[in-house]
Amino acid sequence: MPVQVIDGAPETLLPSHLQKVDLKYLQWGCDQANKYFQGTVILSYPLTKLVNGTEFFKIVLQESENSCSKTSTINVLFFGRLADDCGKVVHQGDTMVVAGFNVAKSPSANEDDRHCCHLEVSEDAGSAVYIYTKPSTVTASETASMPVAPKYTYTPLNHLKGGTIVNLYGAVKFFKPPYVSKGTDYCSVVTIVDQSNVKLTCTLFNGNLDALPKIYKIGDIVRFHRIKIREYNKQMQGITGIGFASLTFDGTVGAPIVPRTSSKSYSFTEEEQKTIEELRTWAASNLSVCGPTAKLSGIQPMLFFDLTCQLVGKAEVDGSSFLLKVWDGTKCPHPSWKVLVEESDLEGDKVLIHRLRNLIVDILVYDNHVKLAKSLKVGSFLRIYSLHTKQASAENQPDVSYVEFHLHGGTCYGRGIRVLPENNPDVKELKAFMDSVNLTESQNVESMSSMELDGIFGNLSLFGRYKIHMDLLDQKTIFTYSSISQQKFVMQMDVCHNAWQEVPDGDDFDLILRDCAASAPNPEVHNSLWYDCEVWDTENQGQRKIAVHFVKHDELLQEPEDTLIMVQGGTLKEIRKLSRRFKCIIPVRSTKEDLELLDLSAPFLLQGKIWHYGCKQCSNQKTIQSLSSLAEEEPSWEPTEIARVLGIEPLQYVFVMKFTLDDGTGALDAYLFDYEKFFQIPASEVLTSSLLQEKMEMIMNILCPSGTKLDDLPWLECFIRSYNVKDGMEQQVCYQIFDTMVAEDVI
DNA sequence: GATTAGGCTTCG
Repeated sequence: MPVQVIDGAPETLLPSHLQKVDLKYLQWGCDQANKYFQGTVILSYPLTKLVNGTEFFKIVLQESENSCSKTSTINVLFFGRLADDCGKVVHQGDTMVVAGFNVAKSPSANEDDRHCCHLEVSEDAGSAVYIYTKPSTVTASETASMPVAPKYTYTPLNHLKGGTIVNLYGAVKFFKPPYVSKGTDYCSVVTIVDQSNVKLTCTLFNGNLDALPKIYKIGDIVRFHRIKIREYNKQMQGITGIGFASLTFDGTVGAPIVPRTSSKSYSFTEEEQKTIEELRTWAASNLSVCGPTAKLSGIQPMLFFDLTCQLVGKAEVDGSSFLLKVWDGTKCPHPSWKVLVEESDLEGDKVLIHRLRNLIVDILVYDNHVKLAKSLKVGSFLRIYSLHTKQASAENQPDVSYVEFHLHGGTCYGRGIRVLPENNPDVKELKAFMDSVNLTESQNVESMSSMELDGIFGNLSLFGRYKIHMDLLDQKTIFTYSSISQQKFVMQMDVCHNAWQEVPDGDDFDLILRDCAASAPNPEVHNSLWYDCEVWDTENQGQRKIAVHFVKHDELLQEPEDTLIMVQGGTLKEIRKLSRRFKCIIPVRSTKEDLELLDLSAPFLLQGKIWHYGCKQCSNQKTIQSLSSLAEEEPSWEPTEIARVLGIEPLQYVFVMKFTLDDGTGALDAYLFDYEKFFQIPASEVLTSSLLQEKMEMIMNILCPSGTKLDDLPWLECFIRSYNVKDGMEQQVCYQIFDTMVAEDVI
């Protein structure tokens, strides 16, 4: 029989005249009549027929481990009946001896990295084939008639030799989840270790993500078939080659042994189950498997950690960064940043994102991770490896800190993202937990702290920081400085209603004053215990009289610069003149019994150039007599104190500016509200000071020079936060510039 | 059809 299947050790039953040949001595043209070659079947191709009808079968044999030759694999071609016979009984892992072969140049040596010659085996050449199978429960007849899982030999990691193709088992000590390489494939780097305590780092490539091992955590067990071993930096390295295949198993001791693989057919024997169990047990005590995983609720002390979460939204930020909105059912104990994106750029269920807003964290992923992040499906479960949490605080509020989440570029420490399947035990646990989360509870907590943070911006729901370079784009959309004199961009804020009111025009005040002057002052109220009155007549102005009431302290008049006067019948011009001399002026009119304040459309108090207004809705005005209580004390005539005793809710001057910002990817309107800090220009004084108006004009010209193209505009670095505005039933997101310090770049 | 990466944290 030219083909013998032997159930025993190699080399038994071999004719004694045969001599073993090493691949390194194998040459084309030498006489091989009394030589035999022995190797392990590492690959076999389907039995086929040549064009002339001859049966053809090809296998790859690998020389024994003791071989020192660099190339240790050789193609063996079977022709005719031998091809048929061998093709039916040979399987991977078998040891094969071939004798009486022809040696020919291998046409594929350059491509397959194998020996430069191949062996041709046929009856015509007088060849004999001995196949040594390992002891098996499968009988010989079954072997011949039905497909049987091939036998594989697995090389312990301390027995690896360069230039070989081997099958391996190992526990995962380190891994990089598949990432997009700079070439055409996905790449995954996996370091495994076995009971020999020898490590092997494998670099695995494949154009198909699924073909790479599905490793989810350190400690997982892998089985690699047909991995190439070679030397790199004086160390053994594993690399994918033709026919590479892998299985991955959960490394938890006692967990079900279910292989993760993309292969439709793979061998798996009871013996291999045992191998996995042994490796699991070994790894449990010899491998540090507790990775730095965390829940969002416990992130504080960790700088880098692995997060298992669900993706609820995603958005492109710019070319090198991408936003992932995720949650894991727990609440991050610190305020976390919210990354600013256009709502139209955000992919995901908006209603869900809103509902989960207090549990969602924003993660920015950078560079090489962007491509993969883009491909993620909203709703999928992810494990994000080596996520970086960074504590940050606003420049002007060091006590208000928040957390930023970054997945930096590169793959150091296995940094990356992996989609977990729905049946993954960690995902199942996460889902169950998410289902049990009481959203109402977390929302209440948030709304309380949010109110505190919001202060006067009561509707602010998103708090965070985003640093962005933008151009001031369209001068027209900025409330131009020329409009300062038109009082358009300085508003008054009604604190009790959170509403804006336009500052009344000076002419309105003049009209009110003229109206009051039409009725003569009542002499009955000219003097009282706490003020003295002087009345002046006017020239050529009919009956108009001006009454000035000087408020006394301790029954004495004070210096004019410390004095509060109440004026009746004066014109705007006269009041302005008086306000230069006296500390405070309260415009009044007289009734039959007393003096009283004017309508709140007019300022209730003038202090130098600042006119103080009160809110018509919130104020609960008291009599002018209430002022006497202030006059009794050492009066400093603070506007807030005056407003308080008169029952007036004061309005506050605020700059409201709309900036159109552009960062090259798009434009955004952001508002700036400011009281005093806008380049040290007080909102309350700018209306009445031409000096401050000039200063404002200059600043605006620097920020946004007129007639300049977008490219030439200066960059502005600023913090922006979003807040919700409710207009009836409609919710709108607006953006606000805050905590921003503008400095000129020195290049 | 070769190349990719070849472990060892942070620009944002």
